Amino acid sequence: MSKNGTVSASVIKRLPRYYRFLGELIKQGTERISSRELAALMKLTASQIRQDLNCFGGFGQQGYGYNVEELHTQIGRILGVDRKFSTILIGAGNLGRAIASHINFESRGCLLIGMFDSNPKMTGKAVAGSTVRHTDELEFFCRTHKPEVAVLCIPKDNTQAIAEQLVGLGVKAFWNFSHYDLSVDHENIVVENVHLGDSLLTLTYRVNHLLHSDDEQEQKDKTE
Amino acid sequence: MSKNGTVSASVIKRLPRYYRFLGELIKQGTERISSRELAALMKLTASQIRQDLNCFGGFGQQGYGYNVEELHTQIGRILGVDRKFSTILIGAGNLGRAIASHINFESRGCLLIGMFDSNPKMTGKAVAGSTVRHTDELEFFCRTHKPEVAVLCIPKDNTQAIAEQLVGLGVKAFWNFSHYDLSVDHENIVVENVHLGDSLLTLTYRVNHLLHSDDEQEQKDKTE
DNA sequence: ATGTAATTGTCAAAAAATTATCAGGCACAC
DNA sequence: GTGTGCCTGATAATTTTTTGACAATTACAT
Repeated sequence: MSKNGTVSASVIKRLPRYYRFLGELIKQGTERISSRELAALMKLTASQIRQDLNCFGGFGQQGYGYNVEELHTQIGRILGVDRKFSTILIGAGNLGRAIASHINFESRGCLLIGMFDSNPKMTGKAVAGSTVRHTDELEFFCRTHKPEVAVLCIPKDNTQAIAEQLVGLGVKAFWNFSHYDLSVDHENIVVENVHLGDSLLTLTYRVNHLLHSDDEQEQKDKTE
Repeated sequence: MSKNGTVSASVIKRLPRYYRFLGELIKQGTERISSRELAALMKLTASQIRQDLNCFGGFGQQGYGYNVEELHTQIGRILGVDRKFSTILIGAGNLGRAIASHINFESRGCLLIGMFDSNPKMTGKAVAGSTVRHTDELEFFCRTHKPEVAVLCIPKDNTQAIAEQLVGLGVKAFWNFSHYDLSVDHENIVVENVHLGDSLLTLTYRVNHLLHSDDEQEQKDKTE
């Protein structure tokens, strides 16, 4: 369905945002929109939107623009929201539980079918509609349910080992929240490292440099 | 201190990762490292590392490489980890509490001095060393403590209004976790939108397309 | 001391991403 | 139906980012 086998990562990264904005437009009852209007809304250029969408096909119509609902559906298909990848979450600590309850996995093509934690005190607790199992059960569970996606909310020291184990059990993709850059040697394994700390640091950088932005001549000791 | 007033966003985004890897190297007792070695470790090119670092100054030495500890310190200074921006967190739900306890704010130049929630049931609860206050106290608290950074873990409907209020109270930067693209008109306001859902969607996309990767000719109905 | 191997910082080249431009085509008014 | 204005898709131009190349410099062994 794609025009060209390879779509650049930059484009892919923008797709979810398009999808989100289009969803909002539907809620607001907007039927059609031009690339110019959408660009104004999303603070992009119309050119970029048209170019991005044309990586996947011509969804618009000259003199009309894009049908919001159709475009939303198409991007959804491209992203794979209609899929239901079986997903497990490892590490039911603060972060793991928050992710489980805060993220709507289903609307993003994933189905959370199990949560695991090595702490026996967690075992049996109900979180976001499922019950936390002990990691001892992980292997059996995977052999039975064949999850394709794993969310990792575990300390960095265990991450690599657990990931390798899960690859052995057929897991194809990792959404990794541990403070560790996971990289799996095996081919055809997808890894999405989320580094919230890095995100905060870039914020800090920007706040830091905003203050001395235009006048950047050693005006120190004033704020320290 | 910077060689050139403007450093591109691409470079800034990589700085925290350099900082992280250098911190690990220090832990492991590595004293010096060449761009080539660091590149191998981080899966980058040596050229890129040298070019990135040279945006800020020449931290290396020919024939020797970079002193790990010094480089770590320098990048830390550039990022601003020595700063202690007063930070508040709004929304002590699942996600807010997880962020508060999971992220080490101090090591990233921020100091979490208060948490707020509109739900009276949350008020008084202790999270990550501080006590959750009711949002009624927010204004008074801000006038007293002058926080510069706000972490937003609130529903998307309130986000824009709360942000505007906080800007009025002197907040300069937002780390926004609500499912909403916050953008503040005022100049000199920093916004870092974190969209975990978007991150998951790109994972879904990649898993989805990994399966039909090289052979992408309409082999449908097989997996559906 | 001297030579060799290693490594940076810088500049140039290449690649990638973004933006501008425009012909062609469609919607819509009349 | 016809004309006008709008909008897409495609292509070209521009900008940005990444990679490659190399002279200059340093460490280190002998």
